[in-house]
Amino acid sequence: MPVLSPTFYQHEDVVLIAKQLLGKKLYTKIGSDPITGGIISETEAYRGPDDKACHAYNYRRTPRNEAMFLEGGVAYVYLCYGMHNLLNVVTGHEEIPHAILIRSIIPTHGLETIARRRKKNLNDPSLMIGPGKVCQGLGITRSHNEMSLTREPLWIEEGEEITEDKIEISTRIGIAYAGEDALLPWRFILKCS
DNA sequence: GAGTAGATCGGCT
DNA sequence: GCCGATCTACTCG
Repeated sequence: MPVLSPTFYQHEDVVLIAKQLLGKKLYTKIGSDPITGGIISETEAYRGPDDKACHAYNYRRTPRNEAMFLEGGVAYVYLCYGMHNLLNVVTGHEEIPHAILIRSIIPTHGLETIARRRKKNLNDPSLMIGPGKVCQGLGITRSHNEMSLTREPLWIEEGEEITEDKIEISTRIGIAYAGEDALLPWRFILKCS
């Protein structure tokens, strides 16, 4: 499958892109390890300036979230709870801090490598369900922050067409502090699989 | 199966 | 100092 072009990420509606990312394929090639990756099956949109759940709410800019202010099509990786790397896809244009959290992946490539990184069995159903697990399984760390998503070691390819009836929509996870914005239906899940 | 504590560190009130 | 876009292991029933 061809790599997703930068124009895909530069659309201004981050919520729409979050939905469209379902079914796309995320891969990593870390060091001498085989390619690891799979199908994106859960995403959450974070809409910078006007979203209280977003690190860049009200254009708040810190060394940590600098990546969100870059042109769409790069990775924003940050440390959460002192121990987990979380991967986001930056969208929109320069200075517009939009990002999409990748919450889960259906693994299709490099299963053995993923299982080894996760210290789990090959057939463990929870191999990459959860944003911290995705990064651990694919070997993504903060060293990948601000990297392009169009080439090694970290990239996203086109996938099968996803129809509306396969998409489940709900509220976002773990952001109760965001008040009313915690109720926004900005979480997208690929059904069944 | 549900509920809880502990790990662990960067960014901010 | 406190708490977070989390995960795991361990308890209790």
